[in-house]
Amino acid sequence: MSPRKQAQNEQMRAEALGKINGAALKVFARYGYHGATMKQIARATGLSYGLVYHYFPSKEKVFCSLLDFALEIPMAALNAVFDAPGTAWEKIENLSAILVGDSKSGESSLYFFFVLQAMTQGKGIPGVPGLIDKRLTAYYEKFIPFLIQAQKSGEAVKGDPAALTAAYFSFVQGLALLAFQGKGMEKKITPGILLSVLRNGQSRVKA
Amino acid sequence: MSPRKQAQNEQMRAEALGKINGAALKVFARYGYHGATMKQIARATGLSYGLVYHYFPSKEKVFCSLLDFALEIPMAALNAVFDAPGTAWEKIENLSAILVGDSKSGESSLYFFFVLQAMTQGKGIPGVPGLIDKRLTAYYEKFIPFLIQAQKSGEAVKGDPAALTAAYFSFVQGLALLAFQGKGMEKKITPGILLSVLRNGQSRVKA
DNA sequence: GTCTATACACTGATAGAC
DNA sequence: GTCTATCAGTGTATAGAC
Repeated sequence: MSPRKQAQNEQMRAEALGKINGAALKVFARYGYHGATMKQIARATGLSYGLVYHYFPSKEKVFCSLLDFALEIPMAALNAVFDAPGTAWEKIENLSAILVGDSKSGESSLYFFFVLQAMTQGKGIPGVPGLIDKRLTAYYEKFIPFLIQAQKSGEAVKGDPAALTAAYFSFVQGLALLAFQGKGMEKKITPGILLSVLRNGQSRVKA
Repeated sequence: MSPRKQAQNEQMRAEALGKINGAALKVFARYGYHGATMKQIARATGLSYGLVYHYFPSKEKVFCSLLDFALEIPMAALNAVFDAPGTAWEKIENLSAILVGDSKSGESSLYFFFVLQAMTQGKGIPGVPGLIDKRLTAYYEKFIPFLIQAQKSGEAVKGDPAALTAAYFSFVQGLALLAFQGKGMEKKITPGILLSVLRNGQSRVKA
């Protein structure tokens, strides 16, 4: 095999994988794991049915591979925000802006909703609960220390940090659901609404 | 047909319907519409497979009938709370306590989660989106006037009432999802956390 | 009303030609 | 790598005995 051909093959492979993942995202997000069919996914790629199975051994693998990628997105946001300079509360403000924005906009919102599908239906699919648990725990562990810091500075509300964190991320998922309803209501949701769950109402507020 | 027999039949009918709905709730909530099978539901009732089809013409009807009932529960809470005496804000406080409680406790939380399944997967199921839209609109219409009133009294935060209402109910659904994760995190969620979305942080707070 | 057995369609996955 | 054709298994719904 010449290097030329190898490079070509790799590119084709990458293209095909990209198409499949993109199609799977749309179909799984809309119909859920059991509601989606490999036929639908194949049709959405434009490629043939059998070719999908050339790249993925099973429907389950397509789903889990995509889920792994989708769960990475909020983690990337968490890392980006919390590793940047600023106070703990400012970081939480920035995160809220990103999460609310992502839950509304085109592709990110699809990923968010796909994760929601995985969480609601995933208990019957091998590998899915484990993936979700692992990632969710990672979100929490990254988030909580900064929340505690913001509580100490008086900007975040008092209360069990773990409970507040769980509520915060649950809210984000609720907003993803709202966005998927497609009534346009999500456009009016501001980061401030999400932040209100954590904000200390008794403190002085900026003008 | 003697009245005696008729009464007996009606009771049997009611019993069977109750069993089917109860079983369907558990199975649909756990596996979603497409993930659940009529075989599972039949087994969970203890009745035979064919008998389920004696009472319901299709899987879709079982689902929609149950969904209609499930969507009634929050509406009943809304009516109970808002038709009772008290200020608008007190009513919203009471509602929050009920919703948070229901999202945690046994059977109500199953219904909440079943509705979540219907919302995530329902777009492919005839009749489901219509049912959900109708009810959700009813929730909003009942809720918004009281929120506006609470905004005027200064207890609720300023902002688009429709957006705040959408956020509020989205949060409730997020909490239902949290409860279904079964990590026990939901036990630490208080009505106050839900209320914080609507509470005016700039106003004086009770001691 | 209640059950078992079956028809029919569809889906996930594979085989094998090109 | 790409495709079509096919298999085996499963799911909804129905038929018909009791």
